[in-house]
Amino acid sequence: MKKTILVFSLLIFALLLLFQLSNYAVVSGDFSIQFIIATIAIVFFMVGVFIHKKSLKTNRKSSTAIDYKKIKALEITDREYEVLQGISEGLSNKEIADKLFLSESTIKTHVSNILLKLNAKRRTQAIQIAKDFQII
Amino acid sequence: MKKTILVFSLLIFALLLLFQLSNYAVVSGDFSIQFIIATIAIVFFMVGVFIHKKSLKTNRKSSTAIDYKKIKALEITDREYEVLQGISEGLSNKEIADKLFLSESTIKTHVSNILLKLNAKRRTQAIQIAKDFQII
DNA sequence: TGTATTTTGGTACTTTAGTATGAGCTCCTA
DNA sequence: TAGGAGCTCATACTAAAGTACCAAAATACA
Repeated sequence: MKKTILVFSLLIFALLLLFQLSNYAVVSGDFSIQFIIATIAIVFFMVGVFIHKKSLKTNRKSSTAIDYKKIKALEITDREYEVLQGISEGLSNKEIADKLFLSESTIKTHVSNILLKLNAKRRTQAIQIAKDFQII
Repeated sequence: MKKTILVFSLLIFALLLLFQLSNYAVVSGDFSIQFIIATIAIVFFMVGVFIHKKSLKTNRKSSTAIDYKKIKALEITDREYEVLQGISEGLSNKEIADKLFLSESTIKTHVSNILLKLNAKRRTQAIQIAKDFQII
């Protein structure tokens, strides 16, 4: 946010500078009016592109970031979340169990709880719901 | 592509128009030079934003667009692809069968073939691989 | 220190997923 | 017109996935 303010301050400053420059230029006749207009057009076109680029970057970050608040809101525990990640990686219960050094029974318990909390019937549906919620 | 050419043509035309307008304005003294500069700055700033938005849309499409060539390369048929979409939506074989007005047996056959072609052990893994390949 | 939550794991069971194999059908093409 | 590709469906089977219920540790927390 601070950067945005800085950028806009600089923009206004640049505009004011242009005013002065244009006054001088027109009076003295050093530059043609067309040249000034073209310069302004190009510069502000580039500024527009730049600003938009920046704003999109911020948005894109928030669109792919994991919504940890949502995870809490769904009452998904740390262990359950680890299991959910395993599911989304396409692992079987046995593979998740080996990865986390747990028994398959434990994973099954966790999976059942995850399905309840995500209101899913299957693990594949859980993947979809979790992606919609942006928690994976 | 045709649209891009059109937009740029219009831009050049607008610029030429501005040249004429500015000449007239300065000579006649109807508008202050500052007003003209400010107008140009704002207009071209917006044009910059707009153009960048458009270009990003095209890029974003290609980044999230479905890689149909890849589907062909993997020799995934039309029907199989429909089933794959069902899988990625978190549907069961029975649900996919009902959706496509087919028997569950048929879906199982398709799923087996999809798993072979994607080199996946499970449907959850198929989802991951298909997303990596950007075919869903 | 007692209580709540989380984590772990088991048994027994039902359901779904996936494999293997065979077969009939349509459409296209060499 | 014979063969290939794709689509459909069935049976029979094995392997996972998922449910229900229970219970013992471990951890957190007031």
